[in-house]
Amino acid sequence: MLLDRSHTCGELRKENDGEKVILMGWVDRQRDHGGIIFIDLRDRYGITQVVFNPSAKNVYATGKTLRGEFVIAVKGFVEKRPDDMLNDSLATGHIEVVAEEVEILNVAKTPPFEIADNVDVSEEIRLKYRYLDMRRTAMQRNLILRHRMAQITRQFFDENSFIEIETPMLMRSTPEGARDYLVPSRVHHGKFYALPQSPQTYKQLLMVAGFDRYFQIVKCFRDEDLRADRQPEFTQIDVEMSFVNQEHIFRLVEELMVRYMDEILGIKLELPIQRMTYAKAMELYGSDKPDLRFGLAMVELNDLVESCDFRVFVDCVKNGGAVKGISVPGAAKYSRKQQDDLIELAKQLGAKGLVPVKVGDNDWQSNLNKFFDEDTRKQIIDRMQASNGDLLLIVADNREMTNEVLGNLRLKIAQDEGLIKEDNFALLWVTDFPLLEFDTEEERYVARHHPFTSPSDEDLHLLESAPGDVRAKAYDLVLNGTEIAGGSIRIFKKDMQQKMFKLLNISDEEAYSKFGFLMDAFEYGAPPHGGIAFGFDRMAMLFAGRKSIRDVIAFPKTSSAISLMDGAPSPVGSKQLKELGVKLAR
RNA sequence: GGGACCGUGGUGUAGUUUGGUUAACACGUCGGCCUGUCAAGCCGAAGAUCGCGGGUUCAAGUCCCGUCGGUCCCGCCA
Repeated sequence: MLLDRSHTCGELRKENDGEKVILMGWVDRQRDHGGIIFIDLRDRYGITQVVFNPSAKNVYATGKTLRGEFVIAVKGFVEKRPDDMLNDSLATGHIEVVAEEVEILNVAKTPPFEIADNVDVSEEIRLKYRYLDMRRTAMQRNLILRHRMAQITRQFFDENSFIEIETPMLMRSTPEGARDYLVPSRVHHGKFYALPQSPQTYKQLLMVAGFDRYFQIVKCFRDEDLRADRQPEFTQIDVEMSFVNQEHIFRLVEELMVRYMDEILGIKLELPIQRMTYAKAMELYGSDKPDLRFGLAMVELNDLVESCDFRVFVDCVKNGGAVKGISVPGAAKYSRKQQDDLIELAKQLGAKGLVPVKVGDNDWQSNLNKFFDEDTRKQIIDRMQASNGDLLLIVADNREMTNEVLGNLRLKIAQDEGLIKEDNFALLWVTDFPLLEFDTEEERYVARHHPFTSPSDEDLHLLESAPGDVRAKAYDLVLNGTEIAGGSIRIFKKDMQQKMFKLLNISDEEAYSKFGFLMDAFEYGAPPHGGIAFGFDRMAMLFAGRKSIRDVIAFPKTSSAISLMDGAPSPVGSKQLKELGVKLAR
C-alpha cells in the first residue's frame, strides 16, 4: 500500500510547483469531463484538486472508477494552475496535483447524506452516522476549537502554578444535588458507586492535602433531563485554590477569559468584567443569568401607580407585590394579535395578566389610559425612558412572578425583534447568591449552590433567625445569558459545616455517614479555600456560535438520553446481572 | 411527569386545513454525452405505499386513538 504521505490536502501552494507528492484522503467530489477528470481530495486540513489526464492510461482508468468517500492515495506532481483557472475559495486553489499513480485504499458505500456544509440534514440522521457528520468541516471546526480551548486552559493553569490531578470516576453516592448515575458493585452485592456530579469533595480534600492550586478538565455526570445546553455527561474545568477570597478567583478567571477571547475569537476583553448582585439581576432582568447584549431592563412603577384608579395595580402594591414594566422600542406597531400572544405567553408563565401600552404623542393606546392622568402618564414614560412609538409591557403580581414573567418576555421580545447582536460577547459576574432555597416539596431548605458553600460574613447572624435571607460567597460567570461557570468560597471548619448540615435538616448521623471523611479532614488543618467550575461544553458552544452543546461534543446523546449511533443504553444479559447481584423489577 | 412542534424515495422539503385514480420538487445515486471544471454542464433512468399499530370510511399520506423516535420548553439540573 502507498502509505508514505508527503503532504496534507491543505498545504500545497504555488511554491511547491514541480514537487513530487503523495496525498491521501477522501474523494470529496468527482468532475468527469469525458476526457479530463478532476477529483477534490479531502482530509481534515483541506481540499486539493487532483487531475487525471486520459494520456496516463492506467491512472486514468482508476480515476474513472472513483466515487464519493472512497479513500485513496495519489502520487503525482504539483503543477501551477493556468492564470485563468485559479480557485481563490480554496487555500490550495492555485495549484493542482497531476496524478501519476493512484491506489484505492478503501471503497465506500454512498453515504446517507452528502458530506457538505451547505446540505441540510436532520440531527437524528447526523447522530446516527456521527462519524460521517464529523467529516463535515463545520463539525471539524467545532471540535478543533474545543481542542484549542483545552490546550489554552492547560497552558494557562500550568503557567499559574496549578496542578492537574485526576479524581475518581467511581465514588460514593451523595444525598444532595442532582440524581446520581449508579454503578453496581460486583464485589459488594447491594452496594453502588456513583459517577461524580462534580469532583467537589475531592478537590476540597486536595486543598487539605496542600495542593493549593488544582485544576482538572473532567467529565461529570448528572442523571437529569436534557436540554440544548445540558447533557447527562459533560465536561467541566474544575478549579480550586487555597488561601484566597472571591477577588483572587475573579482575577484569575478574568485573565483566563482574556486569553480565550484573544486566542479563540480575536477579541480584546476589557477588564474588569462587569458585576451585578443576584438581587439586582433579578430586579432588573428577572434572571440570575441575564443576557446583557441588549437592554429592556425592568422598571418598577409601584410608587407611581399605588394611588391610581386601576384596582389591579393598587391591590397589587397594597399586597406587597410589584408592578413593573419593560419598554420595547418601536413596538407600538404590534398588531392586536401580537399583543394577545404576549398576554397569552405571560399567562402561560404564571402571571395573572399583562397590560400592553402603546405610547403615542400625547396619550396611550391602552385600556389603562383612562386610569391615569396626564401627569402620571408622563412620569411613567420618563421613568421607563419610553417615547412615542414604543410599547410598554406591564405586569402586576407578587414580586417573584413579576420578575420571572417580565424576564422571560424580555428574552422572547429580544429574539423576535432581533435586538441580540450575535457577534457580541457580554460577560457578567453575578454575585451574592442566596445561600439557601426553600424546597416546598421536601419542606426544608436546600443549598442553592452546594452544602459546602460559605455564608457571607455579614449575614452570619441571620443563619438561625432568617436562613432564607442569608447570602453566600457564591458567584456565577454569565456569558450572553448562559451560565458558563459557578463557584464559591467554601466552608473549611468543621463546626460551620455541621451547622450547615443542620440548616439543611440533615441529621448528624446522616451527615457523618455521607460526609464524615470531609469533616474529619477539616480537623487536620484545612486551609481556607474556594474555587469555580466552568461548563466547558457551553463555553465551546458559545465561542463556536452554536445553539446546542451537541455541536461541540463528538458523540452526544439525544434529548431522551439515547445514543443513536451505538444504541446506549441497552439491556444486558442475565449473566451480567447475576454477577452484579442485580434483579430487575418487573 | 407535563406542554408545543415535527416524522413522506438515500437527504431536505411540498402535499395533510377541504379524504378521491399515476405522491411533486431539489440535491444525491446510476447510465449516456462531454478535455479545464471546482456546488461542472447537458440528456436519460431507478428510487418513497407516507415512523409503527389500530380505528372511522366505499376510499386515509390526509380524520381519530395509541405507540415509537427527534427538537424546543416547564418541572428537574446542589
